[in-house]
Amino acid sequence: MSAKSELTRQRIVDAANQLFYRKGFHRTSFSDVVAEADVPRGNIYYYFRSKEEILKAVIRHRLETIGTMLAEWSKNIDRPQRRLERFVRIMYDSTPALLRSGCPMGSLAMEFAKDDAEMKGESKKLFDIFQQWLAQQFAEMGYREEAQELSLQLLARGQGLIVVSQVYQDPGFLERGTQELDRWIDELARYA
Amino acid sequence: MSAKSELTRQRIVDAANQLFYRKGFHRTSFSDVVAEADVPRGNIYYYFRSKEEILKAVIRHRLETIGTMLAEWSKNIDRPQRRLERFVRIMYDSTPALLRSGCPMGSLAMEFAKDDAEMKGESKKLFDIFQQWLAQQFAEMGYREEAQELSLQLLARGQGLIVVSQVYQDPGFLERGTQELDRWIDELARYA
DNA sequence: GTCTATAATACGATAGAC
DNA sequence: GTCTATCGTATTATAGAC
Repeated sequence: MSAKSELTRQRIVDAANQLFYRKGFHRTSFSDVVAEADVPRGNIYYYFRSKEEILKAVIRHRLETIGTMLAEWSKNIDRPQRRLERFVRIMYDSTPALLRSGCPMGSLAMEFAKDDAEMKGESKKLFDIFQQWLAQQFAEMGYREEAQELSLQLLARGQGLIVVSQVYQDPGFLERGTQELDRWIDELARYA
Repeated sequence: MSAKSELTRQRIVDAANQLFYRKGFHRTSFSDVVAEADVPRGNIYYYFRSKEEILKAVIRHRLETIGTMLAEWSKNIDRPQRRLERFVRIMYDSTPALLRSGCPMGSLAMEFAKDDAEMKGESKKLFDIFQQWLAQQFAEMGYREEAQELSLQLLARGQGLIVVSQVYQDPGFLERGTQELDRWIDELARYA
């Protein structure tokens, strides 16, 4: 595989990544992807065998990005409470994108949750990587047995905030919700 | 419009209602609908001008059903706290459907939230009817100014529970989540 | 009014020239 | 390896027979 080849492949993945988020997987056509990536029409099949293969590459790409981000947080933020608050803050910081296109992993999961078994498993990986990292933080905080449950609760609260904020196009609700999550984390840290 | 005509129309709406929930709007084709409703192929266009018109009819139908249900709850359940708990219980009672196909209004809203402005407004109506009814209960409980916010919070918590329960196919998480919501409502009732 | 046959289009995917 | 031309299919939608 040549260097140019690798670059083109990356351009396709980047374009698909954006489009799948903004428009959803099913509403994004090959024409959309090749136009955005500036790649000739049928050329995509040299790099990917099918649309689903592109999605798998997009998910791998997102997992790498998220993994790097979480590792960086683990390394540079010393207390688990602050790490959890960092997670909450990324929701607040992403307000415009969340109001426009929803949660990148939540909306993808919803799109495949209905019936597609294989892709349901793929999109679940995005939840898993956050779930495990969050559980790790709660465990370090002292909640050894409850860590998994608390992690799922935090994810659920975040998902709910994003959905309602998006439906009502209300950035204030998202802001107040994340503040409430910080208070919840603070209480958990206090009584650990 | 004849009586038979009206019946056929209703069969189409019922079939589409189920399919849009189970498979999603975009993944449901006319072929699916006419097969389920047992109506001849192109005949649908006598009743509806487009697929979107069918969706609007489906939403109207759901709004009527929900409206009737909420009115019944308002009439037969005397305390606002019990009414809110009734709302929470319908989530728990719907566990199998929610794990399979997600929230009927949440998943529909997500499907259109990405770009379709008109349909986004339509699906928002499903949130509105619950939101207003829930706010009414919180207001009767004594939370006059906070009623709207509490109503949105309850909706958000419910949406989050459903998304995470579905992704992890975990009925236990949904059950514990609804129990926690009951406790939350109970506290609010106590300190009202 | 009811239904069949079919148009028109957009899509994912392929074949084969260079 | 890269790209163009095109296929087959599924979809929404219509035209027109009865």
